Amino acid sequence: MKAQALHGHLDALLLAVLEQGALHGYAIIEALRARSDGSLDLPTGTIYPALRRLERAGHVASTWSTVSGRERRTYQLTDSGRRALAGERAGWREFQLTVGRFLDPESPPTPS
Amino acid sequence: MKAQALHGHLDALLLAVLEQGALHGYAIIEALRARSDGSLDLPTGTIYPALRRLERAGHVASTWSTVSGRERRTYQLTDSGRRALAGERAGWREFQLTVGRFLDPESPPTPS
DNA sequence: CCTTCATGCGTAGCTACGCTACTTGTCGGA
DNA sequence: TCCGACAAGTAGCGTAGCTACGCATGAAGG
Repeated sequence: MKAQALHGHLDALLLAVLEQGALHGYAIIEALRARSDGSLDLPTGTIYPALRRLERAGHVASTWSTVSGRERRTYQLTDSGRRALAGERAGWREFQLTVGRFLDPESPPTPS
Repeated sequence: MKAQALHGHLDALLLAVLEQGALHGYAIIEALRARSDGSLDLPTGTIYPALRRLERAGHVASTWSTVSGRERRTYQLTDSGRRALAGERAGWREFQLTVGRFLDPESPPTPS
């Protein structure tokens, strides 16, 4: 799908992925791809700046580690991030309902 | 709701509104507000450029008229626009499913 | 040995697009 | 007379995702 349609919802996706456990950037990209059956194949130039943004906002915290000679920056959700995720979920529901009122096929009141 | 979250879906909303009949810009804004119960209160600086964009793309056509001394530019959906709307609807469904897989609460498999 | 690919991080610059703030103009009502 | 609803529009801004890079390590294959 057109990834640019994510606009405004990427942060929520990242928080949702990290909700299930801390991951490093590259693994986050793979997790998004896996959990979306390949629909979301986001480039590093999208993910890394977004993670920095979330860290600046205090929603995630990062720690460096070295795994077999490679540097990894592992991100984990903070309490603030968990609250933000709850808000994003609520926002998503509202967004979904509002846009759906225009784009979803209307359920026929008299099906038979 | 935060209107900037519309990013990428505004065109679809406009096409959906015009699907039910031709309207002029100002009336489109009111239709969006009405059909969304006030959630979508979009400024003219958002709507008018978007309509021009859709017209350049051939998805809508406009005609001027004067109603009680006021100039109106009425937009109507073209065939191309109808096709585009169908595509937007399909895209919306996919987007909804994909993002929902991360943000919607998972239906518990064993409720009891 | 050397090249290639997957892993892993990152930035610079571009572009799309919605928003803010503004202008212009008519009409009706206080 | 002046203000607010109606009606259209633009200029400039900011956000944020994308493209296209660069750098480095380790494993695999010729």
